[in-house]
Amino acid sequence: MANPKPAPACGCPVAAFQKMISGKYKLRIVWDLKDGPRRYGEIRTGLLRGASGSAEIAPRVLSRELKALTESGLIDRRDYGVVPPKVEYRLTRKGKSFVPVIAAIRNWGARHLEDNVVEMVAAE
Amino acid sequence: MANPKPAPACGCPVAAFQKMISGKYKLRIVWDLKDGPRRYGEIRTGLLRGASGSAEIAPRVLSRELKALTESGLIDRRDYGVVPPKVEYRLTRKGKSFVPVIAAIRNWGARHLEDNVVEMVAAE
DNA sequence: CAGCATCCTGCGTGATACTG
DNA sequence: CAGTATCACGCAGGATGCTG
Repeated sequence: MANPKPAPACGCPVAAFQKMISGKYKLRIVWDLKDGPRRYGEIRTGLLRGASGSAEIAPRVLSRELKALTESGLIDRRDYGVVPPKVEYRLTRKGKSFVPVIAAIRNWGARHLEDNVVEMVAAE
Repeated sequence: MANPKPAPACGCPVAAFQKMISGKYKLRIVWDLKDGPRRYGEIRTGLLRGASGSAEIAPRVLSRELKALTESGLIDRRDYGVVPPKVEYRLTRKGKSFVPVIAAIRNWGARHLEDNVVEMVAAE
């Protein structure tokens, strides 16, 4: 079954989009960052808040997603190089341009597939 | 968007959204269906077109995604109960309301996810 | 504090064969 | 034609422990 994959991505923007946001937290990270820069721990805490109960987020996972988002050009990593470590993540211009898309998703989702968060629509 | 309380106890529409469209073809299926009802084979063929020239789509996968979309209430399955079999899938009202969201995604993707599809924006 | 290294598991996906 | 049945595999994602 040695089948090489010469064509990684198709001409479909949707596929690229799906690949870009693949991962449990990517969309929420970008969304959380829309209000300004945040530190690693803040993002982590923010993700936990409202997540399914008390499940912790594996650092490995969060780290990977942040790295992927950085490589996608949606967010920017800023290391202050101090001790104790301080690292901030913020949206790039590209990332900011993506926020309205997430807003559209949230808006639609709040209307059509949420059973208890209708209030969120007005929230912003 | 001065949101003093951005803590919407995550019914998180985004998570639900991601779950709903999880799968390689779901978004594209809905998008393909926006022009009207299509048969199983047509959807399959349509997905192959532009699908990175990779192998065929496993019927099991497509079947599964169609079923999931149906259960999500985005599409509707219509079995004509004839021989040979004829089954059509079409967007529900909910599904139609979702099309603009995909359009937003495609639009953004075409602009920021440099592929070779800038033309597609105007095309569709 | 902000990660990285390692092991492990479930499921999404692919490939192939078969049926009503 | 429109699927279902089976087998196999890669990888996202969780859990722990360690480090600079």
